[in-house]
Amino acid sequence: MSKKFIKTKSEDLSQWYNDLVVKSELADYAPVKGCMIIRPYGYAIWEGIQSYMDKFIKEKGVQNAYFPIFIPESFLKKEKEHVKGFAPELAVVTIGGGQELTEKLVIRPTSETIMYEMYKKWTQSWRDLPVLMNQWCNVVRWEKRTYLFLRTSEFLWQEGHCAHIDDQENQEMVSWALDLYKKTYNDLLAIYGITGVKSESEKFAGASKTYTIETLMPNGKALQSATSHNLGQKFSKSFEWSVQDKNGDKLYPYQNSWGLSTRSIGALIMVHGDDNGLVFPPQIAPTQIVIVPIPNHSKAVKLSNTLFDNLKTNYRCQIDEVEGESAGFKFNKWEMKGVPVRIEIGDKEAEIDSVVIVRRDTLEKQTVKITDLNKTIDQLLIDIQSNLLEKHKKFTQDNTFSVDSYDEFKKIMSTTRGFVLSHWCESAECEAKIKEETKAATRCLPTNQKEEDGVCIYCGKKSTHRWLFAQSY
RNA sequence: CGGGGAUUGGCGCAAUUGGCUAGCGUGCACGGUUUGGGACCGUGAGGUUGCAGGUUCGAAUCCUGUAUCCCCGACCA
Repeated sequence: MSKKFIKTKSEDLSQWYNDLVVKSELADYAPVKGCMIIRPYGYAIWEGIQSYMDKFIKEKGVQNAYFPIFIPESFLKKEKEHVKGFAPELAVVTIGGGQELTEKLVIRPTSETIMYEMYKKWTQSWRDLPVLMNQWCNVVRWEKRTYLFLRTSEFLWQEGHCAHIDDQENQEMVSWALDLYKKTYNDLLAIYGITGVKSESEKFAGASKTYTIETLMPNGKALQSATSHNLGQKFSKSFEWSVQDKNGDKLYPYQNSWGLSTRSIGALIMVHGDDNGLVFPPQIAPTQIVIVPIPNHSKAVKLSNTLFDNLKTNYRCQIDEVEGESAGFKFNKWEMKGVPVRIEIGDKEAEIDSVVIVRRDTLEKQTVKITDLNKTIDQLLIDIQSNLLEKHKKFTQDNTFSVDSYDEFKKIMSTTRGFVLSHWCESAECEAKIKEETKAATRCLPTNQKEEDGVCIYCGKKSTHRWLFAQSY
């Protein structure tokens, strides 16, 4: 670990981010282009996200399963828009066991096609619906420009794939997944986001509707943070997948798919981190509390171990007894690692049955009696969690602008950036022109965005809603 | 994929016009003194200069190819 960072967060966000990810040991570059290694500290974050979400997924009756990483090329071609959307970023296996394959195998960029082929085999009757399945896996998308966590050639995610008897039930599932994502971002990661529906040109290849949660990064760019797709009957019809309904007629199942990836870890780092390093919300922090006994303070060491035994039963707690590091060095180390609460104990404190507690988000210190320790920590963890969410919510709101003039729109996108709410006539032409001229595109039509008469910011035609625009990652 | 920059002990960098045994900081190991916001002294280990060719008496330095990373675009979720 070298001293401080080369660049501060405000000076150069990209440099700061890359530096921090590597130095804090969350991840490292792999010897393969565009790929990364998620190191134990980073993987612990992913495991936290998994266990949080998996509980809700199972409660909903969705079961985990696993499908192959290889997809026969012909499967992908069955849904026209789907293959068109993914073709440019596929990795394809052409040789197996030294022999040219008769049919090329695509390394999954997403698993709709291979899963639905199997669903087709497993269902004959309306009684076999719904099919509720999810898988935690890796996918590969050959991105031209990659970025640690936020866009890598290979990434980890969960993909839920369900099929229903009618559109109402289907849409209910789509909304449920979007809610799950919102909850995960808000409650677990302390990140505020805007949910809504994607425009026609921005939706998932093969979906009839795509719902998204968009979060705002410190540089004013939006990050598409998770998506939930209503696939309608597009895939079931393309795959000729039907079951018999109650009347014995053909019923093409209504389908949905939804995913959240390791990209969320990138958002976590960017949103909360500061010039001293990572800042993790207590709910997701792999270590919530670190105890640092001041080296060579004998009473402090004893007390520290007593407290550690007590705290580790209720919290993810760690004690730092590494020899040869000064107290100051340890303080800086744990700040960089983003541990929410640090307990410093020297003989001075031990003598009066107290400890010093430092919260990572504000770096405030307080001296606390040991008898009040548990109570104080409970409250502190809650406070840090909500403070981080509030801070990001405020940042997002402070950088969301209602804009009615295209000049102002352009000005914002060329300076501070951020979220812009503007009227749009919903024509693909205007959307494309706006993107070309400002680099900003529609992110979504926010949920519950009120109907409001207005005119398209580009062409002046009638518009009924303000859409959310932003430049994106 | 287009434009620009980079690649030298683990990490960050230096090495004049092509010229001596490729240096420095940090980290690492060992010993000692330290330890309340990134301690200090001493000793030591660690390099076929990204890779493959070429030019030359001589290449980290010049040429060709190639790989990877970063930045800006196009693409994309």
